[in-house]
Parts: sequence; C-alpha cells; structure tokens
Amino acid sequence: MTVITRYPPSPTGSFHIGSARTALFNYLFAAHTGGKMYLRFEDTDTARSKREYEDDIREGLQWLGITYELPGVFRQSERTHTYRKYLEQLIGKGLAYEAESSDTEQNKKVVRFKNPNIPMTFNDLIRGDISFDTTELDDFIIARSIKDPLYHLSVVIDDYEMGVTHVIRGEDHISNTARQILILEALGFPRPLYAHIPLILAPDRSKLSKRHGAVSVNQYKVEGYLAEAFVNYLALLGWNPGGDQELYSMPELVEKFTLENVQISGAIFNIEKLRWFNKEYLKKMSDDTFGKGALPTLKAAALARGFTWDEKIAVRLLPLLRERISIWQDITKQIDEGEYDYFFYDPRPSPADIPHAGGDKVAASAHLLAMLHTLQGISEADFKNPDIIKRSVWEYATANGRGDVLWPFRYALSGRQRSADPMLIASVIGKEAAERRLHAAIKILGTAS
RNA sequence: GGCCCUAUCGUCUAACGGUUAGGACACCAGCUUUUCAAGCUGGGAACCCGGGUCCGAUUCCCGGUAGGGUCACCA
Repeated sequence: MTVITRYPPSPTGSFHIGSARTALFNYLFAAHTGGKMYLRFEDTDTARSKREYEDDIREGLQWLGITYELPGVFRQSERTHTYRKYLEQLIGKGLAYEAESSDTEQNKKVVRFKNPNIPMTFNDLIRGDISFDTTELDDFIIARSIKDPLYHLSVVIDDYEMGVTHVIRGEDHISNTARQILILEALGFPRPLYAHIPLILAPDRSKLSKRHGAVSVNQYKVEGYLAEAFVNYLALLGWNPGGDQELYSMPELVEKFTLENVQISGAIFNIEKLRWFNKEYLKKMSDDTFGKGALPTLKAAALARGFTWDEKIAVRLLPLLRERISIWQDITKQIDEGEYDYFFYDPRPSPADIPHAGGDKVAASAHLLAMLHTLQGISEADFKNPDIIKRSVWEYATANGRGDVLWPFRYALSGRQRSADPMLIASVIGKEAAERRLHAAIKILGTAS
C-alpha cells in the first residue's frame, strides 16, 4: 500500500507554526515511507478564505523545503458539484435530510446527518484506541445547503477521492474524528488510519495563537531564521528518535521519522532553543555563505544608521558578527543599538574614561604612545591580521600590565566601555584610522591634564 | 459543565520493570579574556498524588488531582 497523506490548511490566515509542523510531519511520514503528500485548500468557508493566504502558505512550505503534490482540483470551493452528488446520495438513502435553517432570513434548508447514535471506537496510531458515544453529537449539520457543504463532509469526501491512507493532524481534531467516521461509513468509504499529534503550546500551556506573539512562519523568515534550523527545531518539538543527537538535516529527518516516536503530550514553543538551533546552523556555514547572508542585512542596517557603506570594513566585520548573532536580525538590532558605531566613525573618547587603573593619565598617555609606535611599525599587509597586531603589542602589554595598557588602547579605538578587543578593532578599521584615533586620544589626554 | 486527551528537571526530551533517572536549551560557578560576546570545564535542577499487580515500579492497571482540547449553519 502506498502511503498518501495530506496537508489541508484552510486559507483563512497566514501560515503559522502549528500548521507548519503538521505539514512537516505529514511530509516526513510520506517521504519516509516512499509515499506522497497532497496539499489542498479547505476553503468551504468562502467568506473567510483568501488567495493571499494560499500564497503565504505555499511560500512558507517552499521556504521550509516541504514538498507536496497537488490533486487535480485542490480547492474545495471548486468541488461543490462533487460534494452535492454525495449529499444527494445520502439524502436519497435516508442517511441525511434537509431541515430548516436557523437563519430564517436566508430561507435556506440545511442538510443534517442522520446520526445512528452508536458507540464508536477508532484506533489512533499515536494514542491507541479512543472511544466516543456519538449520541451527544445529535443530527449534526453537514451542509449549509445542498450546494454549500461544510468541513466534515468535504474532508471525508476529499480524503476518499484522493486515496488518503493516513490522516495526520493536530489533536484538536480528535473530537472531529467521530463525526467524520460516521459520515464516511454512511457513504461506504473505508476508514483511513488516524494519527493525532500533540499541540504546540504557548508558555502558559494554552494552544499557541496570535495573542502569544510571533506565530506566523513568514515572520521567522523575515527575522532571519534559517529554514534548516526552523525545520530542525519544529521536528524535535513533539517528536524524538531517541538518543542525544539534536541536529538533523531534512534527509536525516526523513530517514528517521516514524509515528511511534511522536510525543503524545503538548509541547511549549521555546524561542530560546530555536535561537540556539539557528546559531548552530550559522556556525556550520562556510564563510562565503555567511557573508552572503549577513551582508545585505548589515548594509541595510548600516545605511539606516547613517553610516557610509564601506564594503571592506563590512567584510572584515563578518567574523565578529558570526560570534555575536543567533539570527540575521540580531545584526540589525546590534547596529541600531550603536554596538558597531566605532567601526564606521571615529569615537570621541572622554578624557576621564581613557585611563583604566587608578585614573593615571600620564601612564595611560605613555601606553597609548607606545601602542601608536607599535602600530606604526606594522605593515599595511600585516595589519589585516589581528593576530599579528596582537603579537606585536603583547610583549609591551604584558610587561606594563595588560589592563593598564589594553584598556586605554581599546577605549581610544572604540570610545566604549564594552567592545570588541583592540587588536580586532584596529585590524578592521585599518592602519590609518587606528593611528588617527590613538593620536586623538593622546591629544585629548594632554589637553585634559 | 459533558465528552476526549495528557502528566520525567523551568522548557524540549531519553528510559520501553531492576539506571548514581541520561542529553539539550535556559540558569549558576570557574577557566580564558582589559571589557562585552563567544568558547571550554563544572554545578544545581525532574519521575503529580494515592492505591493496586509484581521479588521489584518513573515504567503496567485503577482512582484522584492538575493541565489541555472540543462541544458552530468555522476549519
């Protein structure tokens, strides 16, 4: 039997995290078993469904690397004639009937399903047997009118016509399953296999929703998360193959994914861990790939900050950035906060802050002068390498107290109490700028005394 | 409230009757570093409660409690 799963979002909102994970699990299961996954849009609620949401969902799927197949007609709104055929069949057999609508103005007749009122049990691949007493469902409504079907009806018919073998969906659908099985048995369809996966929860353990902040997948893309990291994190939220491995590529996930290893209780979405995953994937990138990803963000942020764009400085900044960010947007945030101003502008150090230990301006001045001489002795070529600068400076710094030497050195270059180390700064801004800044600091100290 | 599902560190989880209950994130400390960040090392931190079954229960069963889901002419 070829496995066929389906991902059936209703395009009434943007692609969100929980929906993405459902899609991922369906994809993973189908790929693992050599089957396929269909995408179809459940837009029987035509008032709320929008094409822009369809696009958002498809773009999100593509970004995450989740592939799918489309059934011939993939919008339920375009299949009403099909649903009507089955509806008439049901009514003809006395298994459903038309009844007055509560919406008296419309003067429509809704279609109610004739509930056989039987106890029912279905097997859930993840949770085992689940039983319901269907009596309490009453003769529930399956269509607003003969030509206007409702969700439960259309789902059952589509799953049947598409040959869906496994229905993998959120556990919020458990109680829907009873209704759907009732309909499908009335229609004479075989039951698919069901697997209800746990919900993704907000920190307060309620179902994750908009009010909890960022839930749209696109938002994470915009903030600069990597698709691989996002998928990795999502996969491990509610699924675990056992063992201590945390990092899985999509092919590895496909290879290892089984329904048996899906968790049964809900999992809280934790942004910190997601960020950690992202940082791990950032670390694994080649310098080239990292540069391609970081530079556009860096440029936009730098320009917005009013910097003159200097590609050379930017490229030399890359290694520092790689250590300090978890997602691309951290670059924007750090630039906005002025963290890297000193790479683009000469700082204006305050005289009182230049000396470190004991406020000894004379000593600080002497140390800065020594640093200046040292830098002057380094060639332009060697200046590109912070390690060479460090070697040149280290002997003097060690002999005279690293703190006493390096603090004023760093502060003269950055104008900040906290910054990258002076050798790196010097290397990034270049020989000329470094010497200019030291000159300026020495001069300020002289004037101040 | 009815029905359904669930229950291991704060969080994500491993364990499939016998373990000093393991890992990761977060947190704390130490190292390294002039500072910040990163990195390295170490540390604290959990089997919801009560009954069974069993030589032995975190693990199986029942009950309680707690949390969640669902009760639309939405999906």
